[in-house]
Amino acid sequence: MATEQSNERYNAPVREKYWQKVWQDKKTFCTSNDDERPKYYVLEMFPYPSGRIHMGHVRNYAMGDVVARFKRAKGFNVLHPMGWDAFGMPAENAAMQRKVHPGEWTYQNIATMRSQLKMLGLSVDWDREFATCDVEYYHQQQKLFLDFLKKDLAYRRSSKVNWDPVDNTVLANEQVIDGKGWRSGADVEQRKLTQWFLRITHFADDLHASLDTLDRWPEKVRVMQKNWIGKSEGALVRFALDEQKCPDGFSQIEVFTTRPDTLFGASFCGLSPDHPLAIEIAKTNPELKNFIKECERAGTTQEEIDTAEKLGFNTGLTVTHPLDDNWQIPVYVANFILMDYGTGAIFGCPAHDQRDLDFARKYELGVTPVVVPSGEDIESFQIKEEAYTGPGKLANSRFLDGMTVKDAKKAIIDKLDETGSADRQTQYRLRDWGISRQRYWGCPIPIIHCKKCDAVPVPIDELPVKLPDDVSFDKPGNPLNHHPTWKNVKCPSCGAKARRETDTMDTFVDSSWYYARFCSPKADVPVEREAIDKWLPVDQYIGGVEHAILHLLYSRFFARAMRATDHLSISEPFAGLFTQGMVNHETYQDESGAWLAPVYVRIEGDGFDRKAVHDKTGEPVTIGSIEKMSKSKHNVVDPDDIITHYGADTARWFMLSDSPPERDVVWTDAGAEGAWRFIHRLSRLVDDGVELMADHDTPEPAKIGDKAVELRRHTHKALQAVGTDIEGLRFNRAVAQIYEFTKHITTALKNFKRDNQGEAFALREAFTFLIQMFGPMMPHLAEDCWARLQCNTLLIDSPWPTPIKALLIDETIKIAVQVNGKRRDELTILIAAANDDIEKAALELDNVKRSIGDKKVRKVIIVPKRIVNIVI
RNA sequence: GCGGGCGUGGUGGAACUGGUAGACACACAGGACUUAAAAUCCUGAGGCCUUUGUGCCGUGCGGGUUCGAGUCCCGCCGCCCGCACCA
Repeated sequence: MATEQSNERYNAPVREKYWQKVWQDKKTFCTSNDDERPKYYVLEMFPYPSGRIHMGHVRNYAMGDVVARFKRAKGFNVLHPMGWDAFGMPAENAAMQRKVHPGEWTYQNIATMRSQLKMLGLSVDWDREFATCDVEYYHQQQKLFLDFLKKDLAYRRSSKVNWDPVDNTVLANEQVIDGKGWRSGADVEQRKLTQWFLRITHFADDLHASLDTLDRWPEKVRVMQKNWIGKSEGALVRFALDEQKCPDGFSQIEVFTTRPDTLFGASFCGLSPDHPLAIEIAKTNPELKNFIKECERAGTTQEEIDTAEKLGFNTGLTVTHPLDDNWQIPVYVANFILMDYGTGAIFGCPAHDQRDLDFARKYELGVTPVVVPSGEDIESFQIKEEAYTGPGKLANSRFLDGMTVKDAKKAIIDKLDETGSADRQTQYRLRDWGISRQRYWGCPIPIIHCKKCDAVPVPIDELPVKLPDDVSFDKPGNPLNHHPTWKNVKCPSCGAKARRETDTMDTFVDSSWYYARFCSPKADVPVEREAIDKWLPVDQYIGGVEHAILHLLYSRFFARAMRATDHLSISEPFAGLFTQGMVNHETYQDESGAWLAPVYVRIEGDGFDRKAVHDKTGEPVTIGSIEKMSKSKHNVVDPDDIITHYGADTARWFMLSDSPPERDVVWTDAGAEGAWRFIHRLSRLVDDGVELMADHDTPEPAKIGDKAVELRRHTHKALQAVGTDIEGLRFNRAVAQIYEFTKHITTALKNFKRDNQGEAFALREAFTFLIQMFGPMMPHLAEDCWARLQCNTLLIDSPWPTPIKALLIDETIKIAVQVNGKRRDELTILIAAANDDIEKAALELDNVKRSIGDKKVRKVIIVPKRIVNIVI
């Protein structure tokens, strides 16, 4: 780490500040909405202002910045904004722990992180910056909410929530650990609360189907979203209840099934313990009441669900088979049926569903196979421990017998349809999005509750509903709830005493449309139509894969909902998505087992002798596994330390080198040192080059010698390769290309002469292109080197050069010559050589002759420009 | 259990539609410069072999297709990620 740089010419931290000021003074990165050039919108997921930036941010924003700077050089009008995902719980926790107002805490963090990000030298248009906790932002969000409400895309209903009785708050699922609140440790209760929902299920089918159009998204993310939406096509089948025996108001059970073809294999019907009929029966049946209670008590942890036994309770009721009046089917309440999915009721066909089979075996219900796989026959086919879920021909199923599963599905639904006992239906796993949070630091839901008028929207001209500043976090629960003057208002509709909605919105709402707001960040409407039509969709979105489902799905929903409310005209907000890997680091523990930060650790030796000791005390330190940088394991490297010591370009370059961007990268001191050394090598190389290269604007000489032409070939090939690699976000390969090209220049520099016009010209070209190639990755160094070329422009204003095609193609090529598939020699030959000539030349090679010996050549395979294979 | 991905030197990783495996970097070793060190520059390097060669082996393992397989197919093994009683 402590490398002397006093005798180095390039002082990165100083030069970086200098160039950042140059760009800032020229307002270089301010993007105009009235620019005629083709647009390119590059966006990285905006950060949560937690306090300080971490290496994950550096990696994320470095990648985005490479794309932004590259596209700018390619002549695009680039939009590259930055903002803050600024609402959320940590601010309230800070308020409770440190008695600091959430707003103050948040804006201070933003100030710190903004200055840290600025040190990275990102080509960001800071004029468009906003935080989601800015009143101006959530004001517009409240308008969107009211628009959604009008279109029935927002609504209110009662739903179960995880309630922490100590903190008086609702907990997200991930905040419930082993059934206890993550903060209070109290047993979490399931409570019914009236909550606001966004009707994401309205777009379920489109959200599902449109995934196929997102060809610039990672397959992985699309698959995850598909699973999350969970589309399944089937039928809603109605089973008539024996009305004599069942409670008033119930006459049938509706079940959803994806296997209506197995209806003749049904041996029971099952109800969820939460099913209204089950609850109704339980009122007069204490045994069932007990059973339902037991189901509720059953754990929710993974292990418990995995090992839970299928349990049921026979209600004594029966239903009639929809296609046979004489067929009575028993009705059970069963613990494995979810009220949340389908209708909360099923029919059980044990032969072809594992869960039903487990259940049937336990309660000794009939198991009739109705689908027989090919190769088996009806007489002998038996279901033992495993249900058969594969394809086959129907059997034991009356008019369906002999049909395939697919045909049978259609036939039976048609039949059921005739008698009115079934409908085709598509079910989704996706639930509507509950956005109510019983917290202070979020966007207030602009609603006033009146006893007479119910939930009344706050009139548009009374928006925004601002968060009150004078709140206290001394009492548990939501401060908005015990703020009398804020909470108690008059009903906008009848003027009677009323109270504000004290819930605020899930912070995922804030991040579901920020990409749109950046197009017109100051507008007094959520989005300006003209701006948004120009900029959206985002051409390249970059962020962590941890947002693969929720954030991206919610954003896709918002685009659709905003289209439905006439705010915009597209439905897919992100045309290209890239999910980058994490930044990892070794972990260290001292003798007491406490985690140690890397700054306190000194590494000695290498390989098997590699040891770590405490930098101060010299005590031995255990080197642990490589893990994601996290506060809990203390294995974090602070970008600030790196930037102040090595400069931003080192951090950026290292984050882009080596590891493919979608994979995890390990931060090592050695790697950072390597990047730093390369920066200085480049700097020296440019200084040496300036001595030999032609002056700025020297025209191409008429004759250029072989050596110079060779360098030019390398130059143009590298340019081409780096361009395509950046375009394809293969930054690690672009980096490797630059290293390789640097070697070529180094060699040329040793052999070239200033008074050779061709060589001087080729050198100038090589350096010019080299600087442009690494410019997007190390913009400060590049700008500095560019200035040394004395061409009186800024690199940032220089267009990406176009490679000359003729220089991309070699005249001769080296190809391998194999004998029986084993490489024996190689052949340098004109690229345009005829196959006959290649064969002749190959057969004349000494090594080839020797390998052939006196054997007969049976066949010669020639793939032009690739290989010769001689078969003997 | 289901779905997706991956497995290449000491390490991170290259290798386009099957066509010279190991680019590039890190670490390492040797050399140059230096009184010395650091820095820098140059060179070397997949493994095996008391046959150092015009040799053999080699991309998790075992088969297959092919003139030719890291790449395609079949079967295993291992690792990572996501989902999970979804009817």
